[in-house]
Amino acid sequence: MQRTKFGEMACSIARTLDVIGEPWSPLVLRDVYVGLTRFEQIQADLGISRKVLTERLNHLVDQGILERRPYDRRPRFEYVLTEKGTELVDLLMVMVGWGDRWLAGAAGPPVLYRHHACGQVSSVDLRCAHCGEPMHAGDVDLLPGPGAAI
Amino acid sequence: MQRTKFGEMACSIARTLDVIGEPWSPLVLRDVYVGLTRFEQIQADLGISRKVLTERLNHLVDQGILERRPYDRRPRFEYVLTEKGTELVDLLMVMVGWGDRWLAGAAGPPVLYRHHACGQVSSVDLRCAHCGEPMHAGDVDLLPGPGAAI
DNA sequence: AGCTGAAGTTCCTTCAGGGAACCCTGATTG
DNA sequence: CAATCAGGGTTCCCTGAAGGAACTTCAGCT
Repeated sequence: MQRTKFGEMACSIARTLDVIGEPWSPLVLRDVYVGLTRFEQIQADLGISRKVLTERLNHLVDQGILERRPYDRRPRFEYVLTEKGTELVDLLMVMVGWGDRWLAGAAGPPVLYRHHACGQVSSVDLRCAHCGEPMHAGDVDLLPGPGAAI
Repeated sequence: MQRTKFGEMACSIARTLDVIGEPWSPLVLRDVYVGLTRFEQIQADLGISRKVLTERLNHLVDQGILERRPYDRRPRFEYVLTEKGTELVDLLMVMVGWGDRWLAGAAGPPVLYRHHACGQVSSVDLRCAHCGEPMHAGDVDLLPGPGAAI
């Protein structure tokens, strides 16, 4: 956990970082998304310290990103994405898109995404929710919103 | 910097985290994006330790996200986004979208985005780069890519 | 009764973040 | 021309988080 708490800033980036900004959290989320839903699976896959994994899972559950549910009569639990958490996976898809483009190098991307709707291997593109045209960093003006700091 | 180096994993999420996963880095990027391009401006805006800000700026420059350029005959520098860095701002826009939806609360979003193309206050939506239909976490299958680990 | 495996918990060490003070360089001012 | 100023760091110490290994707990199995 970062020392400075980002969650209190009037900034949706800072608030989002308060939820998944800690080291390992996005990778834990990815593991759950791809079907590694149990403590031992995630720990083995990532090589993360068990102590830190416990902290991250608890935090993600507290934030409503994951749900901890028993899967056995023994005390065994799996973690599943909530709706809030599933929507956060969008963020991972954009990270993948950028990483594939700028960091994958000659070997190419490690994972491909096949889109159900068209059946093609593709990647995400950012579009305006209103008009459907591309919407990137240079395509917008910033305005103060209702929740802006005074 | 996290102890475990993510950059060597065969995962674009981990590699991207190696670039902007450290505490404060996304907020530094946001500041540069909104026009706070100088050391003192960023430090005052975020309240970040000067030591850590120095480390983050150097790292972002090393990674090709920011360019450090003099703006005076005195030793004064400003940081500007490279193309690589500008595309990373897409990630911030998606973070804002999620944070606005799930964390803004009754006060509403602190910042609004007006899209140049349509003039409307809007938000980003993830679409398939191939067919243009919505593309979210549940809309894709994952396949091993050429750069997959063996 | 003893063993096993999942899911943590505890403990110790090391290193990164916070914060304040200090330094360096080239203007600008008296 | 010396003193001051401001931006952009650097240095120092302290605290607290990450790594890692060992230990614990609980239910089922043999």
